[in-house]
Amino acid sequence: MEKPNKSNKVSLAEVAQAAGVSKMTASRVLRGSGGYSEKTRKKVMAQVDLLGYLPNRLATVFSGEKNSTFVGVSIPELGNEVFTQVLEGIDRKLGSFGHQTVLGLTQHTHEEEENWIRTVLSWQPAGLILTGRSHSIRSLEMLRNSGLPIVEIWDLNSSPLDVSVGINHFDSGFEMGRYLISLGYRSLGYVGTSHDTANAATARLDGFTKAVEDGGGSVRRQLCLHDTASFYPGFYGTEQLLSTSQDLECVFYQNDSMAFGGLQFCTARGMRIPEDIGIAGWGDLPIASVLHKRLTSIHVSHLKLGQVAAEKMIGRLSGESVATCNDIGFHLMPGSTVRSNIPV
Amino acid sequence: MEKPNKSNKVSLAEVAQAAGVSKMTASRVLRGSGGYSEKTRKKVMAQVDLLGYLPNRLATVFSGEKNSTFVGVSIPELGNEVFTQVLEGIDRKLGSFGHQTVLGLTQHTHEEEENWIRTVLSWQPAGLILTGRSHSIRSLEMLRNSGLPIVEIWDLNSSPLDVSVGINHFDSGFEMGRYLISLGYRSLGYVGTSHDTANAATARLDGFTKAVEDGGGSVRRQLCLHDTASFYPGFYGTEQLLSTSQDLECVFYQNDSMAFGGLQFCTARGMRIPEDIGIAGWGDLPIASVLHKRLTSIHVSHLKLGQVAAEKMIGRLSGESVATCNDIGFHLMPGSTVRSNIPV
DNA sequence: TTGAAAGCGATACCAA
DNA sequence: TTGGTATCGCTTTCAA
Repeated sequence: MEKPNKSNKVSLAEVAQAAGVSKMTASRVLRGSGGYSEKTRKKVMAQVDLLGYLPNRLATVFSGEKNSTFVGVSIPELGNEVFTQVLEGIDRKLGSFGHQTVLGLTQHTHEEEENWIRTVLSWQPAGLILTGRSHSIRSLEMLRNSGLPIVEIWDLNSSPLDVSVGINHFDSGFEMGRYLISLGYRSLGYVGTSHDTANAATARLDGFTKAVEDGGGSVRRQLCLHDTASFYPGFYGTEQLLSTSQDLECVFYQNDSMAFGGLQFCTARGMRIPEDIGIAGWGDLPIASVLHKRLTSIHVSHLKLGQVAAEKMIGRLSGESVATCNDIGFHLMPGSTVRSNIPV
Repeated sequence: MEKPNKSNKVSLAEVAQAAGVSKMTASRVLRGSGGYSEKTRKKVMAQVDLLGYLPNRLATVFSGEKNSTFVGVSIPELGNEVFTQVLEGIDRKLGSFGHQTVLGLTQHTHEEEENWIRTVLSWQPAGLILTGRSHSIRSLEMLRNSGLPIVEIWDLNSSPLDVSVGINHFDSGFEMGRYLISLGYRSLGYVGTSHDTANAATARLDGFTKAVEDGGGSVRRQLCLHDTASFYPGFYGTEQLLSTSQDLECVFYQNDSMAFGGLQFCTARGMRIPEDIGIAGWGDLPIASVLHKRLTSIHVSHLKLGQVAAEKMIGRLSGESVATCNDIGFHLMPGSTVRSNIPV
């Protein structure tokens, strides 16, 4: 006789007993795997409804040598809108395929990422989506040993652990640098945040600096320590930058939110945009859609990036062959917060 | 003899065998539960490092009749910054107590929430944190039967399923309404988004309307269908509202992001703030920190709300007695986007 | 301090 | 179309 277990949860065995069939038959009905009569199906389903049975998927995964439907998703922070958009794209897409997101906020540190990876792996996830291409030695070891599908997103990686989805951040910074140089700017500034790990923003800055220096200009950097890349750091980062460098002609920001903060600072100080100073952002974030002047920026579809990352994960899980390197692309939005031609 | 299992994962049995002890001894060492010699501990740990053993927590939970360290967290959407702040507060706090967030984006619908609840419950979570106090009948049934700690957040619920953390949204809207009435405004507008479920924004609007009507004024509403409460809906919602009602003196928005969108629209049309029209937001979001004029708004600490929600969950899990109803509070930020006194 | 055996809830496999 | 039995990795219980 099947006995109720210690917890108050209804088990498959109880459903089966109540329906007068074996566990196996009940299991087959619940999975719709066939091999049972319509009469049996009805008996079982009636008891499922009656007892309010909810399957214990832990047991399923455990029994089957399979992995779960969880996908671990690591994101640096939620205060930076680019990442919330990516996450939304990932979770919606994963959800539509019956997968669940287990979130990990790494705060841009290898240490947090490593701890999170260790924990999430212990739950036998189906796969992992990680923001960034840089991981600690021990993380890499765990990831390789896991044998799981790993999608690294954000900064395109030509030789990823498994699959990479993103854009080339260096190139996007380079393109912005070249564009500003082409407009005659030579004395440039950069405002961003500063983190422990080499990240995509750093790659953008490197690309930007390269293009500017190639064009005979220079970049003065202002990195705000340990802050989220949002409006206020853009505001006070600009204040700090301009207090030490009065002669800057144009400032490039880590993202549009920071650029907006900078724009507000400059406006508050009575500077005209772009006559007195140029402003360029990155990401083409929602705020750009309501500004009076079109913000000069780099357009990236963050939501799509997340969706593609999730699709590649699903592809890997279904055993399809998946491209190693998936470039989402970007393009420059000229805008009107920088001057439109070389001054005479 | 312990044999390697079919998967490539290293099991506790293999570690034990390699160390020349029993599974139980290895298990005790790994849990640090005592009852073993230092020599044994070293032998076991040496093999753990050597083999790269990662515990299978599924098996732990499964064996122990316990629940996992997962906490299911449902949030309507990530496009609305108030929710990303709440989520960040929750995840950081949960993480610091060794719990993991399983994310659910419900898109403000009962149906999505119900499906997500069903799935997440099948993973034997430790508890659930749900945004909103309104759930489908079947959701309520599942939640009650689960016997799990449930923290309902956002809209304070005097008789929650289990624990409620949030603020009284009706009151916050009411306070804003009364404030604007006190400044002499009578012809008011509201711009927000529209969703299937009765939600907190609706409660704010109700409170606002009540206060305004009590004060002899009226509210003209503009609800944008199925849009995220961000900048652009604020912009075009204002356009729509003003196209049908030219005589409005002041507009209250669902949140600060939408208010900023509205502010941009009005400015673009050459209207002066607050001389020609007043603007009031809600939430005191990061963007308010960089605006030239202080935005009239309702301050709520969303991050703290999330942290408190997570703390209450931890409290429930540790068996502490937890207050049923936890009011985070709010306060009105006067700002300068509405006029400062009654016109003569 | 250590170990052997039972059992958690589901599924795979084989037998009826 | 059904059902019995072994099994997954770990912990609990009881014995040595």
